[in-house]
Amino acid sequence: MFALVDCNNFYVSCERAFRPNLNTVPVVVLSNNDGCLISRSAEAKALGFGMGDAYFQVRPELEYNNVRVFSSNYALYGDMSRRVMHYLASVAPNIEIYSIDECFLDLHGMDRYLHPDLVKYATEVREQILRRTKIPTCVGIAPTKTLAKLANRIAKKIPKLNGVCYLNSPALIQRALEITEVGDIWGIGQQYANKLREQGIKTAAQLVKQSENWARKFLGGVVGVRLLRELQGKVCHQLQPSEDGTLSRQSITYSRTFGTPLTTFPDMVAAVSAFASRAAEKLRRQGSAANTISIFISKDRFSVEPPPYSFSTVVTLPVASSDTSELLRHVRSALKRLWKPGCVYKKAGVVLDGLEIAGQQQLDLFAKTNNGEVRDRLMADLDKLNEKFGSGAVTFASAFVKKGQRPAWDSRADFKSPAYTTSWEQLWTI
DNA sequence: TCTGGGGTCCTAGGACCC
DNA sequence: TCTGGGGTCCTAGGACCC
Repeated sequence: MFALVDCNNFYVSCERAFRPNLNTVPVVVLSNNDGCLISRSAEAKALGFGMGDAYFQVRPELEYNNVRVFSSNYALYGDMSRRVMHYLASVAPNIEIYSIDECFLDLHGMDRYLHPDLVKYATEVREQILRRTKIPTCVGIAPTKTLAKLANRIAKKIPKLNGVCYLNSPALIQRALEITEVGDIWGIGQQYANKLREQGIKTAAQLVKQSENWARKFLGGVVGVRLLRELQGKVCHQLQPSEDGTLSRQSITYSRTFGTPLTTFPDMVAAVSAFASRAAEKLRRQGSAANTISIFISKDRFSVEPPPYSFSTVVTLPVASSDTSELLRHVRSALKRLWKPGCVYKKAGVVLDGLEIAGQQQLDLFAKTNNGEVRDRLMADLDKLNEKFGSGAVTFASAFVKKGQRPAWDSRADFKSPAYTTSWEQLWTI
């Protein structure tokens, strides 16, 4: 058995955790750069505001309905997420942190020994999370991850279930499949949903009756076959335990839309250098080194100009590295290749790929000097200083921004809540 | 007229997820 | 004026090798 614990409207719930007066009013949280709506309270959903709506388009209606608006505050959400996950790690033998607000629990054998009544167990878990973090959740329990996802949706939808849906019999699973539309199945997106509906397949119950060859043909090969089997209750996706409560990534991206579009080369170098520095910090935090660094810069993707809007280049490093100065060298030369004078750029980013465990790289026999240790110490000190005095306290010259000044490329964030839980200066006071 | 075949590695792109 | 960001997995096809 798997359980999926999913936080309800997570970002909104994080904002509400510190402002109980928001509990009964409509609330939304915006994406980076205050671009679109990415989290909505039940009241905001009821008013018709959709996931991904452009803020500037729905702003009049938001104001008219007195909806409370927040810029996203990832320091807060990340910290709240850690608290939830930390608690979950204490109530199940293995957990998989699937995203910032979702976690799979391994309940294998649990119903036979520790918790014969899994609904009771899940209810207690929900109550504890709410009590400890003020975050409401729903729990879906089923024989496979895909069915646990489906159960979770049902727990959210049907109020009388009190936030817990346990699919513990073939009859219940069948019923669940019947009331689930294909587009709501985990792994069926817009493209496949349209294709399925064209073939007259509207519900999960209809989908589950198809053959594996059919799934192979119409749902992306082996991916589709697995999806079908999981719906039939056959486990294809094992739990991938998250050791020590953190996620180790195979690639690391840092990209941003600029608050103000950039038109000069030095501004672009400063922006992308800052992004690369942040990406390198993330890289070192998870103890990895990168084999390739990609740099991209983008024009306005909504303009009437024909594509392409985005231009990128990939640099393969001679030896995997996590050294900011090494990465920054490549940033400058890559940007020289990509930059076209006279263009207006709205976004840029850096992707670190081909990650491996730092310190395991093959020695570069042809390196002129072996100053790797000195470099490692420098990076460790840099990270410590930035942790102590705030991100960006110590930077490389190319990414330098004068204290107190907002860089030209900074994202917009006009409605940001304080870092209640991660900054002494911004502690919530009563 | 026929003009190997099978393997590996890499990359770009498509589909999905939250 | 304004329309996010960060991931995963899989497949097809090209380059290269023997």
